[in-house]
Amino acid sequence: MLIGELAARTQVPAKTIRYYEEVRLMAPPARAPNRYRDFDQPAVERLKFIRGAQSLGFGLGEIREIIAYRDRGETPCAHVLDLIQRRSRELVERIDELRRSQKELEKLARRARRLSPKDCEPSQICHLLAPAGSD
Amino acid sequence: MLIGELAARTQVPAKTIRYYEEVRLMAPPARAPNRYRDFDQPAVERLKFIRGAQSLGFGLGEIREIIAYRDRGETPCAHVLDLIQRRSRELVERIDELRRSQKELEKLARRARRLSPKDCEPSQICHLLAPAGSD
DNA sequence: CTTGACCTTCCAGTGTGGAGGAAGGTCTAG
DNA sequence: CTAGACCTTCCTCCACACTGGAAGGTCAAG
Repeated sequence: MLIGELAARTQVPAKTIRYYEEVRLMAPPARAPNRYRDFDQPAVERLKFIRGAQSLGFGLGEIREIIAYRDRGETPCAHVLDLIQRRSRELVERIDELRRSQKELEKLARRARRLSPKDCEPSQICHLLAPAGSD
Repeated sequence: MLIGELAARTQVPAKTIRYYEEVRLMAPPARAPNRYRDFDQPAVERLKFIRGAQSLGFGLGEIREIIAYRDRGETPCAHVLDLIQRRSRELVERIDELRRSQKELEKLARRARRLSPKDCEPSQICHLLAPAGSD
């Protein structure tokens, strides 16, 4: 199938598919006599795999690693499990960080609704974002 | 004070301070006769303000907006409150997204520990990351 | 007078994941 | 035969927030 059809089937832009090939995420496909790329069904699966892994937060580099295992004929499972667990732990930390920021923002918003602009002190840029005191 | 001292006081690299000036986050400071930058106390506050706002997830563009209000002599409070609330909502969404990803990863990890590499099907790149079925 | 620690400007590159566009080849329909 | 819808390669650029390095000026100590 041509790149446009693959793009339509997977919802991945043709430009992006060529890019994945360039960065060795997708194997170079067969070429028709007119040099058009001619993709097969596994290409569809691989592309879906890439987007799926991406949506789980894996970067293209990690995805390439996983695929490389498979391409060497090894089962990537142990490696993938490791990646999964690492990313899971990273996510937990990141979520915690964001939750703290979000709480801080809510605190600021409450403070902002209580105070009026008249309380602005010229010495500060904005009291709302001044180093937070107790609230 | 020289840029190095400002850097030491605020823990912001001198290079970054020059960068902030270049992108109009920091006002161009006075210059000594030798053309060295000569910062005053408000520069310290502004720099701390920038880093503080940054740690709350504001981008440099948003921070510049806030500062611009102040520099025009207006109280940025209403605008800032709006930004705070928007970012807070964004964060809630983002956190939810990440939490879903993280749950999905945990599910995959559980599955991985139950299955053995022998279960790998050659037709897939890695069954662990295949489109998830019921678990 | 030299050394070393500062400072200056300017130009270029980092990483991530692509997007945009030019110039040109190919295929199908009418 | 021509239009237009594909496809090809190649090159450049985007946001984001810096960071590195070259080449050179300045200043205080010894």
